[in-house]
Parts: sequence; structure tokens; C-alpha cells
Amino acid sequence: MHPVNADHNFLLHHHSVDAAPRLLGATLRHESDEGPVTVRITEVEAYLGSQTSDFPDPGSHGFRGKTNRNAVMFGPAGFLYVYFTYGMHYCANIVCGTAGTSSGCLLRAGEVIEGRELAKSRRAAAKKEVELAKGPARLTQALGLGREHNGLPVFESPLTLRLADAAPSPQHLSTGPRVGVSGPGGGHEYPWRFWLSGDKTVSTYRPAKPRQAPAV
DNA sequence: GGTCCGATAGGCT
DNA sequence: GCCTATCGGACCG
Repeated sequence: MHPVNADHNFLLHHHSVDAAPRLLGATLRHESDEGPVTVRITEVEAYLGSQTSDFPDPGSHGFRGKTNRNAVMFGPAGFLYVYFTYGMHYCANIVCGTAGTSSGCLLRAGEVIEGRELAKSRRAAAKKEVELAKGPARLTQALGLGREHNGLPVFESPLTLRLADAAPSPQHLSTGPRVGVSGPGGGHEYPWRFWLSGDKTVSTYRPAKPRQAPAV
């Protein structure tokens, strides 16, 4: 596939774990009928998952192969994978890598830097400005993203993704285990989650709920 | 500040 | 049937 710009080219040639640091400090803009909202990304989580990846990743939606739901992740980089979860929330991933791999970065949190009033109206429950996009489902809500945005290109209207010029310096980059994934692939064995050190908009870490009570 | 829990629907075994 | 890449409100300190 022909890349539309340098950022697209970068995503096509890197899988999610390598692309994740360049998504920190990146901006994603969505211009809806209601107006534009832009989020500066402060926290992401990498997912690999398909059998074509270097590491097995049972935590990924793509781990068991391509289905109707996760098909977008198996396509080339530069598209949005939006899925519905917990019966009420949407989460968004930036698809990374080449077609045939199911590599993607879940957008976990960000800072609203354009369209604050619109974001606030979409996020009535948010008490403070840092809560507008603090969490993956909150971020999609602030941006006004839903089922209809699954599979849309992130470098074409109504979406505009701009990567950071460079990965954060080690001083500003933190990594850790996954949020909300239990069992193998939960990620204590690998740093899947990346965030900007000390940023107030990063979601508060909650360990995954164990599948069964720990043996005494 | 932390921690518990209900809501609610779709995917997958 | 069971689990989920979550959130927000209730409650406790």
C-alpha cells in the first residue's frame, strides 16, 4: 500500500510495541458535524496477537485469528479499529504494521487540546478537565468516536493523526503491565503499556480482575 | 485518597 | 454460559 505521508510510512513499517512511543505526544483530531475535538495522546497500550507476530499475545483481540469483529486489525497500518465492550463502551486502536499482522495500539488516555466545550458536553460526568479523556472509553467519548468509525483511515477527513516528531526521552517515558487483561498475556511478562511520566491525564492503574480467587 | 460493585451487550468456548 | 482492552457512583477513611 502506498503511504499517504511520513507518519503513515512509519506506522506501516513498525509493529505496535515499536510504534507506541511515537504515539505519545501525538495528536488525533476528529471533526464531526458538531465540530472538531483534538486529543494529545498521553497513554497507549500495544497489542500484537496474530500468529504472524514475533511474540504470542493472548491478550490481543487478534490472537485467535481474523474474525468479523477484529478484521480491521489484520489490515495495513493507518486505520482505526473501534470495538464495543462491556455492553456500553467504545475503545479505539491505531492499526500498526503491514497487512496480515494484527498489530495495534489502544488509545488509553489523552489531553483535550481543541474543542474543550464540545468534549465537555459529550462527557457530562467529567468533573475535572483532566478527566475528559482519562481512560480508553472516555477518550472515544470525548472525540465522538463510535462503531461507525471502525475501519476509517486516520490520515483522512474526518480524522487527522499527527505523530510526535520523536519518541519521548527515557526520562519522560514510562512502561508497565496491561490494564484489564487477566491470565496469560496480561503482560507482567512484557511492558505493553506506555505513558508520559507524571502526566495528569494518564488513567489510574487498576490491576486486572483475577479469574478465580487466589489459592490460600 | 482507595475499593467495591452494578450496568449492559456481544464475542467466544 | 462465562468473560470482557470500562466507567461512575457509593462508601470508607
